[in-house]
Amino acid sequence: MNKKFYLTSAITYTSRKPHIGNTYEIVLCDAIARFHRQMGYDVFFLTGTDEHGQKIQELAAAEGLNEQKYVDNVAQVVRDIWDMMNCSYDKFIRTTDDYHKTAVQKIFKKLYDQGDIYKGEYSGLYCIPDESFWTEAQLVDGKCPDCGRDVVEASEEAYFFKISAYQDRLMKHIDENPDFIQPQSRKNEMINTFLKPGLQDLCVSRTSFTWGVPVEFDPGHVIYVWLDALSNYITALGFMQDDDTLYKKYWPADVHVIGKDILRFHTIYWPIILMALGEPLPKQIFGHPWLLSGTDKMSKSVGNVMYADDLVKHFGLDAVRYYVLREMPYANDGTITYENIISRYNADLANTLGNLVNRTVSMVNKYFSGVIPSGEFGGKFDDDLKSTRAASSQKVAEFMKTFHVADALAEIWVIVDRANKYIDETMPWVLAKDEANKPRLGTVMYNLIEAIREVAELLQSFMPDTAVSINEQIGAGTDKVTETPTPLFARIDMDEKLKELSF
RNA sequence: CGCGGAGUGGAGCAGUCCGGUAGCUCGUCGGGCUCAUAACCCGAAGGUCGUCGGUUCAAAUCCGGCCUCCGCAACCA
Repeated sequence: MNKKFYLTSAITYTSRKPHIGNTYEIVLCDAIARFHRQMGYDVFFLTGTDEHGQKIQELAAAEGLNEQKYVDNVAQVVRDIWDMMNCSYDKFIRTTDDYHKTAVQKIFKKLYDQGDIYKGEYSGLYCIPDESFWTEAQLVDGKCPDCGRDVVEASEEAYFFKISAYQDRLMKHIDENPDFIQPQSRKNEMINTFLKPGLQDLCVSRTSFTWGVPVEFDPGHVIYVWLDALSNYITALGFMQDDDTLYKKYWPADVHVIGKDILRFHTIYWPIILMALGEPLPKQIFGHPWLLSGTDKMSKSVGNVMYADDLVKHFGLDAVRYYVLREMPYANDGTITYENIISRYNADLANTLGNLVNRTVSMVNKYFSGVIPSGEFGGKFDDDLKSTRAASSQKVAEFMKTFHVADALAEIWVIVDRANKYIDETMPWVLAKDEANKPRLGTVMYNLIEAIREVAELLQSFMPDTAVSINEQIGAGTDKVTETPTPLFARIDMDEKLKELSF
């Protein structure tokens, strides 16, 4: 029985089409999932969509659609993009799925019955014509930010979750499990911003809109979207349902991969919900940084949004996967610009990797009629190439264990670079001039093919299609390389491409 | 005095926890090679590490002030 690995991405809010920053997260998860499968883990990779809330209701109304129709459309768009990105999720959950809604109602009921959720009054500043509550900070000149009219102190019936009662337990857990929140800087932020000042009970129901999971025993109230959304990680596995085999097998999650903006919900509310339910906590929460468009946050109103499908159309699937995985730092925000994409594409993919495969296959064809020579014997350069391969693949595994995906990918290129250097050191074209050198030339080719084979294997998690292409070119599983090597990545002309992209 | 992150050669980043000749990739310049996608290999130039001050034999690294950028700021997903 293999060790299990349960990994989740955040579920995407179905307000609009996800941009490349949102898409980065799912590609990151996919690389982690694929890597663990390759290492022999029994992986379950969950993703999906978060489809309730006031905003959805408003957006649907604006388009004259009913809410379900609206989220059906967007959920399909999300799923199509995930599929296009070649993401190997095992399940795609939607919070409008019946089983999920029923389970969320049961969770709410259980928490209510045991006294963790109680009925109280929510009071705040209320704009009567807009029927909305606002916080002090949201007000513009003391007036409603929407319509500019006066707000009044008002209160309404609402359900509250006694999260304050769990604060000490949560702090203790964070303290005793130093790796619970990653990266470290985010953990400090959560502790200082929310835990140290003290938690207040959370309002977990709404009456101002209807698009949500109803509180079954109190019509008119819908369940707060975050309680609804967070529960997906367990309802997807059958929690509080007839068949909870998956839940028993996979929970607790090994890691929740989320954006840094929603860490609060995942590191404070979610663990407390689980404590209240008496269920184990996830082992780790990794708040990844953001992908910025140049130096700015991607925003529709600024007009700097990039979408995965456009990028794939221009650069190809694996190039886009490579870019986001390679370019994103572990803790700090990353950058995406067309210039950077083209630069990385040409340097890393076309020149260093693609050309290595191409020149090697060409030489095997030229010097050995395509038949890969067998046998290996060591010389100075050979040994160094071999030890580099071993050391690097070891490091790749270590980096991946801590989700340092960019570092892992960079480590693969250490092998690629070493192989390119090996060609210069051994100078096959010189060896080829004298028939007496044939055995040595054969060894050089053999070692190169082996190095490339290893690179292909290591690339599987990050660039699955490219791994297959490389294996085709070097004739993996046979003793003959392809007769007609084709560049894995054709070089891109920076100026021409930028001109094309500006239209 | 709300909390947190960032400011390192032309570009993007690492190094900062545990002070000790400033490193990587791209770009630029020079050289080599010709198997290969004007690719590959070698070498060089280029930075007072935001700023002011402090601690120290020694600071990008520790401490304090300031400037700039960014995110969060509890009922908005």
